[in-house]
Amino acid sequence: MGRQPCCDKLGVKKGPWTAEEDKKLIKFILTNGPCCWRALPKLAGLRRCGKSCRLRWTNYLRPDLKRGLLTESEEQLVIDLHARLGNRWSKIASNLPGRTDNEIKNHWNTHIKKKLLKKGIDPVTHEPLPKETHTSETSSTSSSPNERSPRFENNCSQPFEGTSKEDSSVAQIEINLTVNDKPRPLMSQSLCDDEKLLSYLLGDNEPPLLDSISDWELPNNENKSKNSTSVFASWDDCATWLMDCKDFGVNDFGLDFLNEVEMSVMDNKRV
DNA sequence: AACATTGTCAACCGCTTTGCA
DNA sequence: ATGCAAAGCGGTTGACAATGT
Repeated sequence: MGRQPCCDKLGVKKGPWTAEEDKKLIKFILTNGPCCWRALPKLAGLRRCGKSCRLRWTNYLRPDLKRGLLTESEEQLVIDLHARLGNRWSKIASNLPGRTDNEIKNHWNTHIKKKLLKKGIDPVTHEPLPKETHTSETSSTSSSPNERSPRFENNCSQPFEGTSKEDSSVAQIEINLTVNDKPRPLMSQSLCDDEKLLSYLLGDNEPPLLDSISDWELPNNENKSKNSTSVFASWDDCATWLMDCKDFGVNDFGLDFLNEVEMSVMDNKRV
């Protein structure tokens, strides 16, 4: 028996997305919102698996995505969050607005891992590597999640969500941030100063940073009122614009501009 | 210039989690 | 409480680009 495949494999296209497919997906999601992934391909006229559509949207087409390499500060934040959360990329990504779990995972595997190894830090445990293993990646990078150090057994492999709130405290976090009884130098002090983030990590709150664009409710801004008429003549124009946008990165325009467009689009849709 | 090697990242696969009847 | 479907997640793969020889 086994579980049903997520989609009808017959006739389902795989591999890189074409511009035409992107356009269809963008158009559908702008009209209907990101929902019902399983039904979406049929409704949007795509010969793709719903999963594939969701991935394409969340990792590439979403208008709030930043493009390009992670900045120095983002990298530090990733390292710090990874030390606490382990390979929970989606959790890490939720604290970096405009970045996806896939992107962070890729960046970790291709850049950060190597940087840490160069510095003699085990990218899995975030502890100093034994001297003889500094030059060899195999000891640490090949380790599976099950081969984590005791530190991870105690901290990161036990999800924060599973920890009772009574047990969770800032003090506990601070203990976790020590190495060999010495406070580990915080890679991003600002992170620990951020009570909202700490609270979130402890499971008390919603993510403190940018809301998911899926809600399509970004903060108001002054510019928004400037132009309440539709920006695009048609959905095709809108989809084309979004596809152009992804090449630059929406942040090149500033999120304010995005809000204006999105609100206009949504307003237009309601009429 | 041609080939080999290495790096990057989009996309896929399969397992887990979540939500609902 | 249980079973199923859908969504989410993390590991892995493979195509392409960049770099080295």
